[in-house]
Amino acid sequence: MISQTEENYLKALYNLTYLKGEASVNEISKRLEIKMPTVNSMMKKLSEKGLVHYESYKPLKLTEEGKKEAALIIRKHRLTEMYLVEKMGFAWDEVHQIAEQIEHIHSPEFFTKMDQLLGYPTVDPHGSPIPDHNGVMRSESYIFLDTCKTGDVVTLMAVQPSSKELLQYLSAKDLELGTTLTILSIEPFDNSITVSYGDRTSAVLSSKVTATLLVRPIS
Amino acid sequence: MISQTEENYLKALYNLTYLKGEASVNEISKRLEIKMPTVNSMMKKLSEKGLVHYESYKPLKLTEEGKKEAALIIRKHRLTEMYLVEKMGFAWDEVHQIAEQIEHIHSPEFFTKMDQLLGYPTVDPHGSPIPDHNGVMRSESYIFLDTCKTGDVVTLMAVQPSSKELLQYLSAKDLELGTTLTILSIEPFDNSITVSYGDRTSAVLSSKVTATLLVRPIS
DNA sequence: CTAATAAGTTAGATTATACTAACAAAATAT
DNA sequence: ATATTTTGTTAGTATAATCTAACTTATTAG
Repeated sequence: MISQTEENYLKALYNLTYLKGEASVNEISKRLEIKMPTVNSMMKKLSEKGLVHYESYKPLKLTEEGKKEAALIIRKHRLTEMYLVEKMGFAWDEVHQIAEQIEHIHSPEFFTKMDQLLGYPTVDPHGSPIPDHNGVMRSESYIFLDTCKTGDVVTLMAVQPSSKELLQYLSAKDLELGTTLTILSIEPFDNSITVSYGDRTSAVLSSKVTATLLVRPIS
Repeated sequence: MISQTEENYLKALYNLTYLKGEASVNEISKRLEIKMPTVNSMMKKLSEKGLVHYESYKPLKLTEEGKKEAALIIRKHRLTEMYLVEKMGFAWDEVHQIAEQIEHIHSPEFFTKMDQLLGYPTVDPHGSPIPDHNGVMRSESYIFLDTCKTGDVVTLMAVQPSSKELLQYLSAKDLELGTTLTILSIEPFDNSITVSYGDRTSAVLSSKVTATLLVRPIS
């Protein structure tokens, strides 16, 4: 049995690791607003339960089982958000807090019914994919930046595969997850892409970089 | 702040006291399947919070505030049951477990929305009244047995006012809350009522008794 | 009315989840 | 390359909610 508290840690770890495959005690601590020693001991506990790979001083990863459990919680969260908006008439900015609570309800039938009433959606209206009932996240809703066309407007969602060097490179360019990019041009010779975002009116990204950036088209 | 656990104790106490105004540690212990010492210390805690009247070795009662809090939880439970049946297509026997969980969601907007979508119901399809948003239970859905007609079929819901003697009398006749009674005849002379229920094909209840029994008509 | 039974209480232990203080390791900056 | 800062860990404490064992009070049955 996984407690509500444990579920929150799994979800946090899932979301934090989605981009780079691993996360730190410190990151979880900040996200959940829980002190590091508490996070630390919870990670050991989840490790005993086979949900997290934990080794002293090393980055945290979810096990396959942990990933599945986390994805199923996120599935419940996103289905709930969809339901609240589509069937109950809530605005998108009102539903998160409610979904944070309903995601912990234990009732497969309840969420199956929601899914059915919603017509088996695969993405929520923000474009975030809804994992299926086996916890498998369709990643098709995110595409690699090197498959986009001139004029596309996209949001940076994930980096895959990830490396410290790449993350430092992106960080130096002020490219963060969630950044919206406009594709200004694509150089046919080497497939480098010129984009604008934030304060940058023009930045060139090599194909080596664009092949690792997962983005979600806007609109 | 009232914890989910505390809410469950309040609800149990509310339901147990609904008929006779008070309940015992033992009754709560049985209903919640929690040992008596645990119930005892929780009652002290709820007493400190002003929700329960607790005195050693005396019966338990809810304070006005405790009654209101409990009624609001029951409101959330019954609205949820209604919603699950009316709007999501669940059968009545499937909704209790789900409602037991959703009743603890903290979100006035969520339940207000449900209420609105259901058209502000005042009783659930079992005939149980739904307390209003101030925790006031309309008790009109229960009537005294002495106001019924020959041929009525009713369920015994509460006893008001209650006394030890009356409860012993009812107990001796195997008359419990929830018992379904069929009214066979009414004697005009003294208003005594002959009923059948369970294994008893015929039992006579005096008007003194029938004037204290609150019942819910079936159908 | 007393003896037996049931109900209520107290004391102390246990588990889950959080914390602070203190120390250790790793990363960073000069 | 070392000093400083950040991150991670350990140890010990706190609170909520549960339990068992032992004792007390109240109720019930002869």
